[in-house]
Amino acid sequence: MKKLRVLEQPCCAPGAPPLPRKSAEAIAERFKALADPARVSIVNRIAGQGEVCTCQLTGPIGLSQPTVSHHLRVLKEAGLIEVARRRGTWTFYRLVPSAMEQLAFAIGGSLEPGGVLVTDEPAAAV
Amino acid sequence: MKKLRVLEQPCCAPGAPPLPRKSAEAIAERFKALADPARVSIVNRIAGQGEVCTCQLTGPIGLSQPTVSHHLRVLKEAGLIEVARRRGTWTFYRLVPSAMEQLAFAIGGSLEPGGVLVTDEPAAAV
DNA sequence: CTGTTACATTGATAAACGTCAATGAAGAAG
DNA sequence: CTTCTTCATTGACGTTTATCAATGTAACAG
Repeated sequence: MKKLRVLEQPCCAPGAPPLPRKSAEAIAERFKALADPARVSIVNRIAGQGEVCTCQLTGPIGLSQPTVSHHLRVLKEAGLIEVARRRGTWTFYRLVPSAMEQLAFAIGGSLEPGGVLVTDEPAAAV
Repeated sequence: MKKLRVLEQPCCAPGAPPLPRKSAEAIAERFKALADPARVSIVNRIAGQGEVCTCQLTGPIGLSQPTVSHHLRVLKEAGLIEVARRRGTWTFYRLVPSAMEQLAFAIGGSLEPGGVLVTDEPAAAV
């Protein structure tokens, strides 16, 4: 069982205790990885297909190969994605689920596979 | 049950359908608002206290008043916070819960007030 | 070996961002 | 009125970021 390194509690939930500077920086670092449309798209494609190689991304996203490679690097260094496997010259990436959970957790949410829809209705009903 | 304007489904959950460019930009815009340690801290303080005025932030966060004001503006324009009330020269801000929910939802999480803690450790007291 | 494919890295350039000093705007108190 | 307080805005500065062309690396195929 791996421990969450960064967050012991949600940063942005009601009643949240003051956040140490270090934690704030760590959280911001993660969010920064998702603060670009290209990277959101990349993560989305990977999420939809499970494993994706670089050449499957340049076309749909409409960016050059070096640029895509750069974004993959950023995402990888943020711990959001990782290399799933290499076959020949292909490099396949996949998501790191626990990293996504950390992000959702940081905002005060949780990963709920059952899929509760988020609405503007009072959440208490859920 | 009102539907989310920006996100009809999580962008980063397994099996997610391809994300339109517009949606990717909208999501990235939201994440960008949290992609700075100062703003993470600000949101955290607001979350912990419910309503906070600008002068309560400059000290703990250690930034000048104009800088804090700038970050508050960014957060406000991203729809993450809003002006709760003005009393005299004070301006009190509060979170916009639905915006937080959207963010958590985008990553594939959901806001669960009951609090299923996402951690591999035995959940510490919230 | 030669050539091709997939990906990573480097270098350069333009845009965006964070920060603060200075200034402006609006209310409260005297 | 004047003065003080709180907050927002402007302007300037240095840093970071996104992007691509060019180049490098590695694994195949022949």
